[in-house]
Amino acid sequence: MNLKQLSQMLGLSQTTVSRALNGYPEVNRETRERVLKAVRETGYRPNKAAQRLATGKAGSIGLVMPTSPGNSSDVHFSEFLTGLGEEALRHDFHFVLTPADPNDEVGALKRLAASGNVDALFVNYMRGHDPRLEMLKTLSMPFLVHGRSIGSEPDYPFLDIDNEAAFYEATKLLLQLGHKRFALLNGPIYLDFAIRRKNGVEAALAERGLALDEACVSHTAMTDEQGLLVMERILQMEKKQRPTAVLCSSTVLALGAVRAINQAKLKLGEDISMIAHDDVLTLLKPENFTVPLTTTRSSLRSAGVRIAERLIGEIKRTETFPAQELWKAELIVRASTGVAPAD
Amino acid sequence: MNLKQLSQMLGLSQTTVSRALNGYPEVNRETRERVLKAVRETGYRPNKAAQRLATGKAGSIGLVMPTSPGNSSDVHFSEFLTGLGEEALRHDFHFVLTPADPNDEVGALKRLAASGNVDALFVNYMRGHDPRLEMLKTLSMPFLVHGRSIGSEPDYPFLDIDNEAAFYEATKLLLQLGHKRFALLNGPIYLDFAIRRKNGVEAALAERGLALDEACVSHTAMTDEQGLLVMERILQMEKKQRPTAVLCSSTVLALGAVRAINQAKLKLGEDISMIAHDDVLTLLKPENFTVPLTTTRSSLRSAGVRIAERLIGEIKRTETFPAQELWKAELIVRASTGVAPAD
DNA sequence: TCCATTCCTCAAAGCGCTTTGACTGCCCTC
DNA sequence: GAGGGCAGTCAAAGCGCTTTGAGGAATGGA
Repeated sequence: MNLKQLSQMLGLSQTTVSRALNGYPEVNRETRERVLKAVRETGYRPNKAAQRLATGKAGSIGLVMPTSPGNSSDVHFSEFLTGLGEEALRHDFHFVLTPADPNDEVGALKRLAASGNVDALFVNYMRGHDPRLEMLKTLSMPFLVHGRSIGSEPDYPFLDIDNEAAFYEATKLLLQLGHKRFALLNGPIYLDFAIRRKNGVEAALAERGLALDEACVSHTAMTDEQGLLVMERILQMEKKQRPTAVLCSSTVLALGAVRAINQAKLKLGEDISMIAHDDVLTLLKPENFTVPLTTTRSSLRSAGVRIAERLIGEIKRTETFPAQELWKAELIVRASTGVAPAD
Repeated sequence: MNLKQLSQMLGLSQTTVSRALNGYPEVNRETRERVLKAVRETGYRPNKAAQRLATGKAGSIGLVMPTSPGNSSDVHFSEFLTGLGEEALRHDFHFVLTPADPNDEVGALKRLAASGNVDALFVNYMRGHDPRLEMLKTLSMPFLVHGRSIGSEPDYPFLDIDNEAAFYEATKLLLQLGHKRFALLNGPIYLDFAIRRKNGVEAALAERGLALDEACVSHTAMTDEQGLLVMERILQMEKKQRPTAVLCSSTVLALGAVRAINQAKLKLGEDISMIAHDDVLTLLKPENFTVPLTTTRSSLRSAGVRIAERLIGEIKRTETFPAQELWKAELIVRASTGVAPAD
């Protein structure tokens, strides 16, 4: 069933039917109702490809889906996607997901934009001086960045959390509790958030004249497996030098790290304190850990909702948003942080 | 840059350029190379919407993305999506994701099909007597089901794992180890796989004249939280009646259940044995549990790859596949299963 | 020399929609 | 009764591509 058939059925022109459907004012109320009724009865749906061709708008947002084999950011990605989806549903938008070779994300993005399949682009997992930014700026298509790219001129629209402040505050709390030796289980060093979180930790330490021991810093994929391995390695250090405070970039890393701590028969919150960043994953709640985890919290899902909201608003040109948003993470104290043990 | 401009630039007709691009034989080799070179230089990409309109093919697969608030199947969903993406990438396909109100999945599917945005549909999280099946059959569009729908005529193309056999085998192993009282931490009862798994357990028990105590069966969302809660409840039973063997429908449930067991100071593999179904989630490996978990294993990601392969093959009409595939899960024995404790 | 054949190229139609600009009644005003 | 304004409708063009059916040039055989 297409417009032509529908309009013939109704004895109207395609123009009138189209206008009736799209809410133009110059259509008689009676006529409009007649059209709407017919649509309901026939189940007619406008062909999106044709609509897209005619209007240049497709009602869709383009995502490049990271697909490195073994890429395990997927819990975080999917949590975020859920948020995006929630909002998109309200506006009858959908997503076009292009899986991309991780070495060719710029290319994938370009192809997606040129395909005419999407109205706006979205990127995340930002790196330092991310090459995608330059490319996005040359495109005349709305885009939004989740995160930021350190080393690039901050002249692009983004939504990010204040990673530096979050880890600064977390470190400061641990310092106040008397901790002097710190470990940081971080995400891959090329990722912007990892760089900023490390900066935050170092800034807080520097205020006390302390420095982060590089031997106690890891940059790995954010899996529980890596968390376990790294923590095991760190726990093998001599007790006098071993960190008493651990910062984790994700509750997933923390999951593994806690297991290592348990296996070493150490007590979380007594022998070792831990603060993890909590993306509010449905799967993994810090309050459900055997020893509930102190966290810096910021919901990835809410970020998804907000990003969809902004992107869709921009496509519809209904609203103007502040181009750049920086969310504060909350520091939530639970049992995994305690006074530093006496040496 | 569009076809018209490109062909003018080259002094050729649109037809010739289009043919050169799409590999038609009647184009002079020289001409074709000239065209290809120009494409490379200008970065020309055919407009997908136009292509779609002209050919009726879009190079995309439609997914309905489950988005119930608090839906926590997302780890599993995302693992699967990764597999789909991996294969789609090889064929330059993409996905159109429509977020759907969980009460209107049929509607969302219908809209997606009618939108002309997709060449094939895919559905999962099948329920008993799933209403989506009837709808899909009326559509003249290839589709593939992940899972099956008990209670519906099995005359549709699907890929499923043999859930019943997997849980039958797992139960049998536990029976051989002397266990007599079983618990089952299952997914939502309306889901097909949950029904079949329960059937599998009951079939094995029935062979020994045993029955599953309904008080020891749970049907919950597959989160670690639920796993914890249910297991805590079960462990409060009087010791004489308390199950010594636990089957979990997911390693995620097992994660919570194990925590409950630890908190109760019970030893996994000694006081209580456990077998979980392992979807091979990147996040959660059963071998990394403090006591490595015995599992029935079947990779969700591989299923994704295979499904994309079949769907794309069908769209391109290059290959015909067996319409229905049933994969066997492997039973992998680790330390979480041991001889039943003496009463 | 002419025609048949092969190889390459082209103009034009069509996919299903939106949108422009024109048209038809009709009512109102002067 | 002529002219203007308005509400409602329409035919046709255009979005960027593929594909059909036809045409032109070169080659070879009769």
